[in-house]
Amino acid sequence: MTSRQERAEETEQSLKAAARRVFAERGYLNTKITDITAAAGRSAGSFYNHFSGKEELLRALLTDLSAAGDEQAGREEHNPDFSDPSAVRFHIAGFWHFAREHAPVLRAMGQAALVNDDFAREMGRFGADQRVDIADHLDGLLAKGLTLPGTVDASLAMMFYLVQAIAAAVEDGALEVSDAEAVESLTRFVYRGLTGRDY
Amino acid sequence: MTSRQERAEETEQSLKAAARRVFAERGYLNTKITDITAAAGRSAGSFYNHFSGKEELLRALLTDLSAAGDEQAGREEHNPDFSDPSAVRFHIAGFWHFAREHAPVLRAMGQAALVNDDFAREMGRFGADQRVDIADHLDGLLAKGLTLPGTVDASLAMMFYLVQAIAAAVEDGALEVSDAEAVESLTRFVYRGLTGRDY
DNA sequence: TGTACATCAGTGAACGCGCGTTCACTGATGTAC
DNA sequence: TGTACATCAGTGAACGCGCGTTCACTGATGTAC
Repeated sequence: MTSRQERAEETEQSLKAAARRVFAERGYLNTKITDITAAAGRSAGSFYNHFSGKEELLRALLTDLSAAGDEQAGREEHNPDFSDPSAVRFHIAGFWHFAREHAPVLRAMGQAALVNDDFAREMGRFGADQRVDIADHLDGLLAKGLTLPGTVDASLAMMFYLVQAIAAAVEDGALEVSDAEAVESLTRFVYRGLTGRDY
Repeated sequence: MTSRQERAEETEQSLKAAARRVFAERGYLNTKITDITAAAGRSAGSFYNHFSGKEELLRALLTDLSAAGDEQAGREEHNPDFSDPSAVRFHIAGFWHFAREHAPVLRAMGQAALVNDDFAREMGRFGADQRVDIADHLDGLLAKGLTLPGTVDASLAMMFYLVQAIAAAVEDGALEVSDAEAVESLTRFVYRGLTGRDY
């Protein structure tokens, strides 16, 4: 004997989980509402008891994602001194595993952004937010007299877009490397690139 | 008095030019056949005298692109010694200007790849082809006793995906840098990243 | 505790919108004689 | 060179498919008394 509320909640979670699976398989844009409801074992009509459409469902997934991201970011004290390679590695590993773990939703957001300006803006903000948190780490390098490869903005962008692009390439099979190898290679590349030093 | 052939050819070129413009404005996926025909000043039906659909039109644009790419690649002898920063700069600048110049078609291909496996494969091959041409330049660094940040494959991938991602970011306004500044920053970052040296 | 009614989550067939695609038609170019 | 017919590029209204969305219905949970 389940209450109505429980039943509804269960269906909503089923739909979200099914959406993540189906988005991962065939991509957000190729997914029909009925693909999601079928994967969740519900009827087409039921969907609209929970979401006004595919976009609102994606927004719900993004809210979950932000929560996970905030949790990860505030998890522990980390070393902000990028002249130490292990500090660079720590940040890259964190970002890497986040990207890999949440690849389906991140990919879906990217696809939605192509078709919908709101999502494009939201994605832009998402990336910018991540970068501001790290900007002071690069200021620290300047303070130590090291020369960045470009402005702080450009250097940050290179670091983030690089990791993101490699994660995406691995995710869709265009590049074959283990997670550990990817983190090591990226760390060395980025550390050298940002500092001009080697280790 | 224009011949039929001339008339048809002119219409076909108009459609392709219009497609490039409209793809750049609102993206491949958001573009309707009638958007293209309207921009070209032709009727909807006329489109099908020339292309079986939007995908075939894109294929035609890609053929033009490949021609341009081959032309650029074989244009002149270049310095393959990546221990020389100017050789790295030369390659990055070439790739950068190609990406910027053909951004509409490249972006369209990327969008089509999300929705169509054939395009995804074609894009994968396109990237792989570009990379093999440079692979021996990295072998050259190894031969000089320098250590790459990862395997040749991974190092190549980092270099290419980085430039591509930054070009895309600049293209859609997420990052503001001049072309010259972008090439300089990328060159320094990549040179350092690949060689472990600075200049 | 029992009965009668209200409410709600879920169902799935049907509806209708948007857009790709077709097709009968037009007017101009090409061909045959 | 002229005439009659054939062919073709282009037109745009109409058609129809695919899919999102609705809605009358069902059966189960909640509420009132």
